[in-house]
This record gives sequence, structure tokens and C-alpha cells, in this order.
Amino acid sequence: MPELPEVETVRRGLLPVMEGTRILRVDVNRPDLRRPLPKRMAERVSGTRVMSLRRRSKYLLADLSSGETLLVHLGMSGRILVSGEAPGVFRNRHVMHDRHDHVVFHMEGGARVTFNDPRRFGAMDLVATESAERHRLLATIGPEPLGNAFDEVYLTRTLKGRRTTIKAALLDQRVVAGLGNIYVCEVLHRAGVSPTRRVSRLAAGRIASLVPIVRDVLFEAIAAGGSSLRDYRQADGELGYFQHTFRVYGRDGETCVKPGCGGRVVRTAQSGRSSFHCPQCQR
DNA sequence: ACACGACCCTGTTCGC
DNA sequence: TGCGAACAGGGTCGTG
Repeated sequence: MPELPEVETVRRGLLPVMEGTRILRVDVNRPDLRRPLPKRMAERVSGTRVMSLRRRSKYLLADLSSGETLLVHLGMSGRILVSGEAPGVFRNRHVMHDRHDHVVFHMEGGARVTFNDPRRFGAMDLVATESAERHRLLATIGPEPLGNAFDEVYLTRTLKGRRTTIKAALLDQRVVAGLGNIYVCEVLHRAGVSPTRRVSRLAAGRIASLVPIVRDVLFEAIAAGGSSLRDYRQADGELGYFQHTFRVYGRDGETCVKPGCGGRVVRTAQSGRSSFHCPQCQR
């Protein structure tokens, strides 16, 4: 589900109920997600105040007044929903308990923040705030695509000499942070580059042209509140709407939307994952 | 160092 | 309608 725009959307939805607010109690309903939850997590988090809520790539980082930072990754099916009676929380007031509600944060003021993840590909960890960026899960992640470090010089240098396809390269979190299957498909369509194209067979100028396109796609997706596939929701239960602007993702068989192209979108598999592209305008 | 496949787990959708 | 197969937005790990 969640690529960078969805995680950023969740973060923004959580800010009003979490940032600056004390966590009164935490219900930890199972010992593990994909890996074990942090030891004594409920005790370590309960009673602390959330000093700031940040995002790095697809990770949420909650800096706690205890000096620890809670890392949260949503995996494929993870969601975070706000419910309760806090000021400004009007939706989801009456949520049924779901068997995949694995961790529930009870906030001062009455809001409940529920982490729900049926597939349990998500993850949480607690680490010292001062070394959070060096956490093993974050240490090898590349630059933020919306930050200054991600520019044309960086991308062309980083991809130079790679033998893999451009699709795999952009999905590689060490190259650039936060892109997933959907947004890579969309970026490559806008760029007119086939997902099966080898990086080594792309001119430097074409690689460089990907940089502003990556930024545009992510920026637009965040502005739209992310993409809602299946039943994915924002923290307040609302649906994002960027999925309505997908140009290739999930559109196999449809006519390419690029003006004057007239091609047909096809779906192919690359290392077990679907790719969507228009063979007519993506080369 | 790099690239690829298998794997993690559950729910939903597709095809017969 | 029923049932198994295929598939799903994530990352990690081992292998060659």
C-alpha cells in the first residue's frame, strides 16, 4: 500500500492528535509483526509525550520525551487510523475492534491511534533518538526525493555503471527513498522510458530528466492525499484520490492517455512484480 | 558489489 | 455458487 505519499499523508493526519500530546497508554495486542515488537514497548512508550512526528522514506518516526524514537513502517497492508473523542476527530468515532488492530495508542485528550495490519509486513522499533537516523533500517536508504540531495548530478552518478533495469533501480531504496511499484510506473510513463530499459542503455540526459518527474509525481500525490487502493484510508478515514490520476498503473488494456500516442497499456511482470507501461510511447 | 529469487502473512479477486 | 490459484502498494535474506 503505502509509498512515500501515503506515509506522508498519514503523518499529516496524525500531527494534530499526536504531536505535542502525551501517550497515556499503549495496548500491544500481539508480540510481533513481521519481526518482534520492541521489548517492553508498552511500558517504554506509555506516559511519554510525542515531541515531533517525522517521516524518513516510508518510515514514520515519533520522537518521544523519553529520548527514544518510535519507528513505524506500514509494510504492504498497514494502516493507522484515528478515532475517539478528541477535538477535531469527528470521523471514525465508533470503530469496531478489528482482529488486526495490533497496537493502539491512547492519547491524552481522548484520541485513539490504531495500527492495523492484516498481512503483518509492517514493523515497529524503539531506538535512541540521537541515533535514529543510523538505525539499520534507515542507514542504507538513499536521499529523500523531495529534498535537495536528490538532483540530476546525484542520480546520473549513482546509476552510472548499473546493469539493472530502470524500474529496479528506482525501486531500490538505496538509490532514492520512498518510491514503490505504483509511483515508479507512473514516473516512467511520464518520462517516456520503458520499465525494462537497462540503465546502461539510457543516455545521461534521460536519467537526469527523471528527477523533476519523480518530484512532480510525489508532490502531486501528496497534495491529493495519496492513493487509495483497495480499502486504504488516510488517518482520518478519508480516501486519497491520486489513484484517479494514474496514467498507467492498473490500466492494462486501456488506451494510453498521452495525447496523440494512441498506444495500449500493457501489464508485464518484472521479478514477480507487475509493471504497467505503454510500449508505444515508452522506450 | 551487485542482481535476483524466495520468503514473510492474510485478504481479495479471478478463472474454471 | 464454490473453490483453488493468483495476486497485492513492503522489505530482508541468502545465493550465485
